Amino acid sequence: MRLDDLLRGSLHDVAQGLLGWTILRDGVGGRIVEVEAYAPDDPASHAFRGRTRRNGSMFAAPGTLYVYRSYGIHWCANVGCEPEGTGAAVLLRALEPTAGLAEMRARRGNVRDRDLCSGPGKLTEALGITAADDGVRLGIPPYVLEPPHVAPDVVTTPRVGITKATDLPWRYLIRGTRWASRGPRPASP
DNA sequence: TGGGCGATTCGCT
DNA sequence: GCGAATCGCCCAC
Repeated sequence: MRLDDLLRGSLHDVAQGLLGWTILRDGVGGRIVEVEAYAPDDPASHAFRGRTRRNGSMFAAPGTLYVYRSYGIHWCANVGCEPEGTGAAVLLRALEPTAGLAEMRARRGNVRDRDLCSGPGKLTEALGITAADDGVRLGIPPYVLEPPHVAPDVVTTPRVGITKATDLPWRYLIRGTRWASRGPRPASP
């Protein structure tokens, strides 16, 4: 599967389809194990109230990175999806670190390896993603995405940390992963 | 034009 | 388990 083909799919297909892919920024990164989908008509989405200065890159071409400041402290990274111009996006929530571990440890400070990328704010810090990456296109340097050899089993749960549309089961994880963020864990196999 | 709040994380209890 | 840190957006005044 090529990245462009994956990104051509609908929001939830892209969200689930991103699981197992390896995302690298300047060679540092890992396997995507947890994501959440945010739809255009979704009250929990930043795109719900239309385009603003902050969320402009949500409305760009599929595969565009939308990076925003969370709680004034952390950066969170989303992948823009089809249909282009609607604000549909997938939030990257956790990675299994596979490349550039030393770099990630240096950026993340004194944390256990399983906490290097186990959260949306953690993985951006580990990969060095900041506002400067907002609007950047995935799949071209410094961002490389590698597909999984085998599509992973997917577990679905409600999304984490939001106050609106909390019932929608739009969080997707690789079944059995130990690299997910806090919050509801996937059911045991 | 300003107060409240959020797709979070970490340290201390 | 709870609360602080901290900034831009949103909506009400």
